[in-house]
Amino acid sequence: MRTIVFDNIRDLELPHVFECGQCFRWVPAGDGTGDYIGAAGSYAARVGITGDGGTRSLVIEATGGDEDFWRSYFDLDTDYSEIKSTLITREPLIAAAAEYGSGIRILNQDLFETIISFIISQNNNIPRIRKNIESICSKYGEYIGEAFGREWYAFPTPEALAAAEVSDLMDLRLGYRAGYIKAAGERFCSCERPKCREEVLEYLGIGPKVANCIMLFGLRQTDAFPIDTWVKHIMNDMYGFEEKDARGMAAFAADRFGAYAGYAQQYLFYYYRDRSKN
DNA sequence: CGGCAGGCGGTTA
DNA sequence: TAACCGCCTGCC
Repeated sequence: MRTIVFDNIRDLELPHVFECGQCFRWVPAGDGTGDYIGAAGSYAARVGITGDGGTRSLVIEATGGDEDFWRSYFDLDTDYSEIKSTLITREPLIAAAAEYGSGIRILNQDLFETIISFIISQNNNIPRIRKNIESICSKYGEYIGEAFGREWYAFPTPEALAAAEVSDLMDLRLGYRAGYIKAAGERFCSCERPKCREEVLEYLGIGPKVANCIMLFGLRQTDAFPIDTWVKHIMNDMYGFEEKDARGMAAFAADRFGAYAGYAQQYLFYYYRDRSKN
């Protein structure tokens, strides 16, 4: 176990980061501290924010991963103030959303973990996605150890999922995605890592929406603009697009948000979905 | 019970 | 190439 501290933290709020829909393995520590516990790849961690306004620090207690790993994971070298001000200048209607989710950061997640997680996410809901991912981790992931009051498993390797039996995956309640998951493990083992959207789309069970999530969360292509049912509602609500007009929405995002479209999507998604909960 | 949840693959016209 | 349908599952 190690403790890593990053000082002078700005534009980072843990609930925004972990509940904007980009990741599925982090949950509130549940002890009133505001900390979160979770896993990234092969490491489990507890993370918290200390200090106030001017001197906030990100404190990470982790089973592994060096300072560079966690700096990259939390995207600490990116200037989100600049991103938000640029987006608001180019599209004033996004200001409320960028303010509401002002502490969102796009995590630098492992590519294979992102592929599997977003294959699971299709036609699915978040509680079940989380449950499915924990299931495959505890069955196919390497045991990490006990920490923060529970046991942890690494995200499964491509080899482990390639070797899985589809019937066993079905037993984990993965439904029709079971075959996609095994096939993705096989493909990731036997081919070069996918580098572009076209190559990501070659995976069975990955269509336009999931591919854009993988581009954004797994390959750091910040111009990717995933259009899910929520974004369709948002784009209809804000700009009057027909909900089936995903092409029009994508063109609008590319034109208006450009290289920052992925950030815009996260602000909008978090703002609308969170508000609709009440 | 039908509808839906951060879609996709396959078929049809 | 657009429109439609079925799909594992769990929850409402």
